[in-house]
Amino acid sequence: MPNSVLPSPTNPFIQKLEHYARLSDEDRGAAMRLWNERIQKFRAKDDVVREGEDPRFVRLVVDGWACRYKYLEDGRRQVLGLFIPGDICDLNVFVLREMDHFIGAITPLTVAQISREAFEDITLAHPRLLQALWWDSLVNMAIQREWLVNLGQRTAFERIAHLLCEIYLRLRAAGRAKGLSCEWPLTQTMIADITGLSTVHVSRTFQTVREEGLVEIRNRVLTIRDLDDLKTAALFNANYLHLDREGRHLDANNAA
Amino acid sequence: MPNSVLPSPTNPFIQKLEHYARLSDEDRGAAMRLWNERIQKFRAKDDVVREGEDPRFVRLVVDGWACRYKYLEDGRRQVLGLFIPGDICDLNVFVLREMDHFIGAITPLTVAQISREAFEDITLAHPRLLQALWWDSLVNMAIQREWLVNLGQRTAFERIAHLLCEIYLRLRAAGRAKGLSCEWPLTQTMIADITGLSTVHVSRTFQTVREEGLVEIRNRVLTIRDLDDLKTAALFNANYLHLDREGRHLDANNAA
DNA sequence: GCCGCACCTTAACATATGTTGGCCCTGCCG
DNA sequence: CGGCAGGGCCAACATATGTTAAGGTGCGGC
Repeated sequence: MPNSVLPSPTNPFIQKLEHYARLSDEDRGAAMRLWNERIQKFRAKDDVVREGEDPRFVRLVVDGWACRYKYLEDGRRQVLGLFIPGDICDLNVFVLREMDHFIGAITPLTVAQISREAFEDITLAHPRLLQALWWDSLVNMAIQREWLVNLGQRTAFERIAHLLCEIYLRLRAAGRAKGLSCEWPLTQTMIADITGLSTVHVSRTFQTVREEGLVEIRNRVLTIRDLDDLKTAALFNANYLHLDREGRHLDANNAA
Repeated sequence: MPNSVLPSPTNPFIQKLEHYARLSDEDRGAAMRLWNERIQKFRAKDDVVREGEDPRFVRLVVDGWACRYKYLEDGRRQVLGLFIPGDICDLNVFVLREMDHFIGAITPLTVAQISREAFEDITLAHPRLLQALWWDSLVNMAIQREWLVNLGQRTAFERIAHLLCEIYLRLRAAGRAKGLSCEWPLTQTMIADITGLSTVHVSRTFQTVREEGLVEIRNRVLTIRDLDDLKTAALFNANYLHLDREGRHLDANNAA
């Protein structure tokens, strides 16, 4: 994977949380302690957690992409959510006794595996950090809701445009975009499982997205031509990402 | 609405939570304090909270049905979730500054409006209750995920069968089913907005669900012929409802 | 007692998306 | 070096679902 467009030695976890709350140096230190908890590595396509397992840890994506997914009995698969670096999987999972879905690595993946105790120790001492984590958790729920709108109401074209837009903005919020470009490791099969379309139709539709000059993909790197055009095509409204702590509105257009 | 199949003077909120944790009498008392917080009433189709508003309260559905929903700019509407009596809307909403969707009444609706302070006072003193509320919150997220599978992978027929199945089981868990029957206030327009189908297709498909003898609807009351048949038709797997506190498995078939 | 509206149904037709099967590339592995 | 697997593309065809438009029913309000 070409690293040229993956800039910023800055930490995506902290970078993202700063959108949600003003963190003190202490808060950042606490966040780094979470970040550095027991590290696990996975190969692409390996499962991080499997359906039926007892979820004993909170996990934080340090590097690489992962996803939640679920099968129907007859093999149909639906991807339920994406995790990019800095994303955290379910603050409170340990309350439940059993996973009802899988979490799998999309690319080679590094995660921090945080025990309930460590998580509580760290966050109890840093309410501001905890609040940011809650905010993040609520944003993830909002993203899931937006995906419902995607599947229920948007056309294939809009779904794909919307996905491109969302991923770009999420990566950018984590400091992992460069101008209007970002990494793009998703195969069309993946996109199909995310958008509920067949791979053939994803291929067709993705082509017209490119032909309309909205985006370009080269070497697993996505480049957006004009963010506003893409948003319009996707009927994209960024409010659900809640990237606007305390009324400080991000200017979605000063990307470059 | 005919009350003949709405039995049980028991409290749906507590009844549901008992699936998640063993509550003491004190816990139940605390739950009742939530239940009796400032009561609000709405007419069918009124909005409880609107997009853009600052969410200052946790709300608990005391009676009637409500839903979360969202519009696309051009008017397409997607229902994101249903609330039935005993359901609570987002434990932590107040962390965010702005609603990104609507909550609206489907039927005449009674909700308890709980301030952040009241909520924290009550739950801090009753960790067992709080844990049950967390469980419930995670179940709601799981339901949302299952809806994603619905929209992404299931056919129209399966979607509708799945919805019937889920609603029945949720109502039953709240003590609001009688045998294989439960209230059914949803219009086909609603079902269309839930399932991402057109009303015409809902009409067609719902008919074949009935013609296959899976369910019957009369006077806004749903009756399931054979729950296992319905589950099979829907590719329904109840694990996502997590109604199995401590390994005590509900027998899904002893409904009557 | 009738009007009107919300809800459901039907039919004919339009179209977005799925399916099958084949081909071509590239990178990896033996 | 050759072959194989994963990924993407393409064309022909099949079908699930959407659209439009119309008519029916039942219920609440005047």
